[in-house]
Amino acid sequence: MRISVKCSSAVHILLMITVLSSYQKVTSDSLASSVGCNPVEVRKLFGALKKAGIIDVERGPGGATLKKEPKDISLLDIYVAVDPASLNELIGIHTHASDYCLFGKNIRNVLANPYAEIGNAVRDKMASITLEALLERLFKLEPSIYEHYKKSMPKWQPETAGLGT
Amino acid sequence: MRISVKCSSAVHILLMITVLSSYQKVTSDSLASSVGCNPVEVRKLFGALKKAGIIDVERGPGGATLKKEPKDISLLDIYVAVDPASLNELIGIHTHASDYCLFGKNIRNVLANPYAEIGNAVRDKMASITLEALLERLFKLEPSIYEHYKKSMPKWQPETAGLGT
DNA sequence: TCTGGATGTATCGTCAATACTTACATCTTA
DNA sequence: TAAGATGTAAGTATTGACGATACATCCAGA
Repeated sequence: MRISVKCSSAVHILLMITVLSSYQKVTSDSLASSVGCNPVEVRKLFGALKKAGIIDVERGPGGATLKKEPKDISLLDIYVAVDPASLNELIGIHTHASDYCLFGKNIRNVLANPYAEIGNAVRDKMASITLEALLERLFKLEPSIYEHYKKSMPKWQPETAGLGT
Repeated sequence: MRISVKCSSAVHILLMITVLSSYQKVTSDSLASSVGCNPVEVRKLFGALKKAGIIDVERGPGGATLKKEPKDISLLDIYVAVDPASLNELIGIHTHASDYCLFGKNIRNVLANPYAEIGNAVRDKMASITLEALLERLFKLEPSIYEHYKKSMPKWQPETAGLGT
């Protein structure tokens, strides 16, 4: 199973919340039109991210805000929040192996550890990528967003204020 | 997209070929009944593994044999052989992000490098796992297979002949 | 040379996962 | 109280992977 599209959508959403939430209301509708999905999907991601303590979502007037600093939010945090199950089954194992064959009976155990190691490699790498790093990449690609961000009393300035690094 | 079940099936097939092919014909039918899939699927895997130079498949009388030593076949080799595309798109990115939004326009580029790094982490880990290591795990779990293997003039003895390690 | 048994491959049907859509209850500010 | 937003539950549609069938192709052995 491919790692879900949810993760990318969640990053997209979090980037927008980080930059925009301090001076404009960020709602499921506005996010959905940028992400290109249904508002309901955004709301489901809201729920998952809120449960993980990554964002706050206002119920009545609407609008989401970041609850932690971008440097303290890793891609792993995001991924686990929106799709907790699938990292444990990153690589599929065929499910109908014969129990009457010595190979079929053991294949699952043979692969269990190696596959778990691969999963851990993904986890480690994801844990090393922070939302702040992604934000800086975005600023580099689109400096006007950084200007916007700078002018709008951002809660968290990225460390590399010059965009140079 | 999850990493395909094909990879696990291919490992299953290769283990059986490694142990059995020296003294009995290993056909798509016999493999399919152990793997629990359709013979056609096995033949497709045959084609992919053959193309990658990992096995030889006899056309007329049937039967597959290993073409390289188990220690020289990595999980990455197997994976790339049977599913070359999906490692490059391990993590899905939402495809309908708005081009009219500065965030939507750049999200794909923001994520490209980090995602590629994750893919490389998977590749590195897979490259470090050899068919020989998997074979030894199988022997440890099912010593009778090792006895079988030992008696049947195996082409390649695993280094840890005692199964102890 | 012919034939049995196996592979190579195209095509179609089925199934599960995923997302979209609609709908409505719930909540909070104005 | 009303407006606008979230929370959540169905039902529907779409996509991709796999299974099933069919048949052409190929090679050893009789």
